[in-house]
Amino acid sequence: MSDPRLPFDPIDRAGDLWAEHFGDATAMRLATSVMRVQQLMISALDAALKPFALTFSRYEVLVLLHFSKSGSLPLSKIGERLMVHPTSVTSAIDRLESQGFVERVPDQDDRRRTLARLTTKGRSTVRAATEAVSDIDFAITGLTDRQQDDAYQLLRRLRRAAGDFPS
Amino acid sequence: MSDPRLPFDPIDRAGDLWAEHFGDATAMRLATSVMRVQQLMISALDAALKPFALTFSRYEVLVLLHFSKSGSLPLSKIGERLMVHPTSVTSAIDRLESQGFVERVPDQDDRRRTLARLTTKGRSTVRAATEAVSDIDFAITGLTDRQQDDAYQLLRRLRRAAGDFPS
DNA sequence: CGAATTTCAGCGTGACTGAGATTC
DNA sequence: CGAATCTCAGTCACGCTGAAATTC
Repeated sequence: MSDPRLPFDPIDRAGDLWAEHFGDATAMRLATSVMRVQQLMISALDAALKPFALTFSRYEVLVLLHFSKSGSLPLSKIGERLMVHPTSVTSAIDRLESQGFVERVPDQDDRRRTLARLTTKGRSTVRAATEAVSDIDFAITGLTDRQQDDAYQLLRRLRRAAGDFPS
Repeated sequence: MSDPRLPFDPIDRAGDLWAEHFGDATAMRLATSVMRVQQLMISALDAALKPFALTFSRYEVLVLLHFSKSGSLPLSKIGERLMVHPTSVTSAIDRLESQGFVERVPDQDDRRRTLARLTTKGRSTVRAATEAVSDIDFAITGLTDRQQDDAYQLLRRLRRAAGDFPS
């Protein structure tokens, strides 16, 4: 692959073909764009986080812990907030623990629970990683603040209609 | 998990916490939303395609072939258009071939190439699958056509700035 | 010769199912 | 008791790297 880029926008092109063969392409164009933008973002974010040996999903866990007063949360709460599967939380914490960024602590109040707690190393790493992520503006380019907020509001409307959160 | 949904929007909440701890959350809110919407879409689309034993990415391959005059394309062209890695195309075609939706045909004009050609079964399947996908409006809900197009244009601006296609 | 095309082996990540142990 | 929480084993999909074979 010397340069895989095409001389045209493949999504525009796909939309035209869709309209020609199947009819209205409005939803198809938006759906395809969301997929593609997500891909671009993840790859930019993962690249920015590579020096810290973090993926974006593990970085999200560290940020969530950093936000909590005590720097610790039950694994179940992490899964809820990040909307990921319980077993995925276990494996993310496994990894972060082996990297020395978090440690597992038994929960005194409810002994079914395990808390993940940010270590000192974890806390300084999440700060440095956040700088790296902020430096690339969260992989968002080409949009004014106003346009970013417009896009956010539109996607939020979509999420609400999809039942992502209560109205 | 009886009902994993929270009584608030986790992205709004994360944005507020981000603003409080790290500063401006505009880009962070948009980036997180894109990730989440992509998740919601993929899971709705995969569910709609399950009766046809297709994932969304394999469905995209069939659609692309359906759009071509001869119903066949070199694997490299498929990778270009769908913006996926060559080895991913190979494995997608492997799978589609074992399902009887496409077959591999040597390219006469350039014998380095292999063509993936839609079978009769593949062609009728892509038509039926497209109906299913259209029935759920490509997993897009809650937005007017105008809003869908607005969102598309905003994301397109972002893609252009990211170098996704030439200006 | 270098470049393009496809395939294969292997690795890392992540999402899931199903089961079990513990505790509320 | 049922329900919640966490863990483990195993499966599957997908994206990538690196290397090989073939052909242009």
